[in-house]
Amino acid sequence: MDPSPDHFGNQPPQMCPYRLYSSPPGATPSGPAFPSSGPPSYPLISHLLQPGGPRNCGTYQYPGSFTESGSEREDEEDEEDEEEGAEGERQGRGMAPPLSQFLPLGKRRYSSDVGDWCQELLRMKRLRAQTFISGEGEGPQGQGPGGAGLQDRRERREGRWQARQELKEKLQETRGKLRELQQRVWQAYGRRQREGEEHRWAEEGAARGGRRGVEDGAMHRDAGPEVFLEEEEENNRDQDRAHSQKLLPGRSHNVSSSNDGEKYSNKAVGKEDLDKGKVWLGCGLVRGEWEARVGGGQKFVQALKQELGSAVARVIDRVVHMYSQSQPPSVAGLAPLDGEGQKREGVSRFSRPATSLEQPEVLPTALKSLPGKKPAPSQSSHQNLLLHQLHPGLPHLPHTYLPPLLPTRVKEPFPPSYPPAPAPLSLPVLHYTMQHLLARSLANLPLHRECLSPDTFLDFHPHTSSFPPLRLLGLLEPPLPSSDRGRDRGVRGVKAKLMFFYTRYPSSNTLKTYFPDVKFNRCITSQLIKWFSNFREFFYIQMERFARQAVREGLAGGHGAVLRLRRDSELFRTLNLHYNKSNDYHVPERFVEVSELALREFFTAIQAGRDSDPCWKKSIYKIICKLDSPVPDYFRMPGCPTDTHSTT
DNA sequence: GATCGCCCTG
DNA sequence: CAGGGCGATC
Repeated sequence: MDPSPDHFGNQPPQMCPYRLYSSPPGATPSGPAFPSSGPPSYPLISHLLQPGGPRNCGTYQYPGSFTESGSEREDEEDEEDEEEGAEGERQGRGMAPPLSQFLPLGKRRYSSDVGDWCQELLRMKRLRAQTFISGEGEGPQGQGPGGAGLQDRRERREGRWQARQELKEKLQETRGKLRELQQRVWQAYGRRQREGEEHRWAEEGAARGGRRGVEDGAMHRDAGPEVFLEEEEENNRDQDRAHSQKLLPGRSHNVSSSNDGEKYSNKAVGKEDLDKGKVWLGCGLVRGEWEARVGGGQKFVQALKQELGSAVARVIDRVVHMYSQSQPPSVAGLAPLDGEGQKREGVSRFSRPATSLEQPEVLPTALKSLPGKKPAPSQSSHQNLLLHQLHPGLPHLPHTYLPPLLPTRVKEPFPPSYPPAPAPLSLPVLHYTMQHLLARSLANLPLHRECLSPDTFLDFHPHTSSFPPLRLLGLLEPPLPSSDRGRDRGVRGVKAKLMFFYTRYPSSNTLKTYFPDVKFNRCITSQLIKWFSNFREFFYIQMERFARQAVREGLAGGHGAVLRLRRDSELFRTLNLHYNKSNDYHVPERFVEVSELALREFFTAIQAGRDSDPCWKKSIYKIICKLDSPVPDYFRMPGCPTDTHSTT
């Protein structure tokens, strides 16, 4: 892997950067990698979301079958078998990519709710097309041989009329369904959003008074993107309206201009609208479009495609852009604390709720925002101090209460002499934001509450925080059949391994905090603890192994030489492969440093012959045990930051 | 006694 | 990665 810029690439001369078992140049790590020159610029993301972008977006798979019975297909794979010959037609029409294209990797199985919705739309479209074809396409065959053309024409006309009636009925039925679903959505989320927000702030106020740490962090978990999105939506609304109008030139024929604003803004559609029987379609589409004659369906799909693609892409671009801008232009000449101050400022923008800004309360340190239990202020400082006392050669670690939120170069204690290359945007952040944005986009679509039924292993209790629940995407997926529990466990295993980057010795309470959707019982708890025990085991085994190798090869023998662990070293690759198999997580610098420390401890112990003592590792364990750092808040979100495609 | 962590084994 | 044994700690 080694996607990141090498943080030890610019060592001060007194450092001896041993490249422990470095990979040969050009060796490519497994998994995807960022170009070392910098992160992918955000257009790379948006183009994936643009309608014509990725290859797969060009083909559209009808989410539903087109039999008159209206039977619905849930299985996407079956869809490929059917509809033969329709491929060219789809492409010719420039059909929208399936919504699943917009989901993060591993979230491709979008909900039956969304599927139902699309199915309805497309079924109606298909019906219209069929009606049209049956009317226009019979042509000469329809002419009876006996010259009974008049009679035939009349029959055909009646047939068409019947088809139209049928179509109308279905349309009405669909419209009713749609309205009902919208009402459900409104009832389920619309109200709760406000209540939830109020509740959250109330709780937070209480938490500020009496509690700190874990609970406090939990309150904050959604605040950042939430704050951003509210602003973003406000800012974008006007643009979006204009954009929608451009995209839908025919709209003005169908809607009264006085209602435009209301209709184009999903947020502006209130319950009153629903109650009045107005049909509210997300993506700015309105009743007139829906009822358009042949071609209206295409317009609809086109509009849906373009609106979804461009809106999501725009928002994501902005997110990425904001993150890239939030990085201080230079850290040169700044003491670690200053640098941290900047970082804190940048981070707080995303991690603190809006109320933090309103409260004049001056945060004495970053510690008020510390999410975890471990990083009690003094303790966190103590950890760094300890690290330094043990190994003065190690850079001074700033508090990493939200370590990957900003590129690790901010934490780089030795500012590079050249303008540092931008570090990769932390994938979890992107993942989080993507999920959040997409969840919000999908919130515009009708949902079945029934779909949110909890699995026996997943204990669903709606977030009090934001609208919609961040776990929405996960829940949109049908509950895992029992045969998939293993996969589910694998996903949790991935998340647990990523947590290991931050905490090697999590308490059971910590685990409970970071696996909120797990029903903990003794068995589950001990299993999770066992996992971390295994993780540690692997960690220490590798440390010992490489330390012994270093001793054998006489590395780090010189005076003042410091054994360093580089990100392109074999040891790092081994660790990364184990804990971050899919390589889509930026290994936090802190973990590298702790690993380095462990390596040195093993190295010096072995070198000094202390390994003859059967208990020689215990002192090392004690040291490492004290170096746990807080796990970022986004680990509290079910399904995040794991990718379901990366299973163990 | 319960819990946890390490070690060993498969 | 899981199971079991064993010791340490509370």
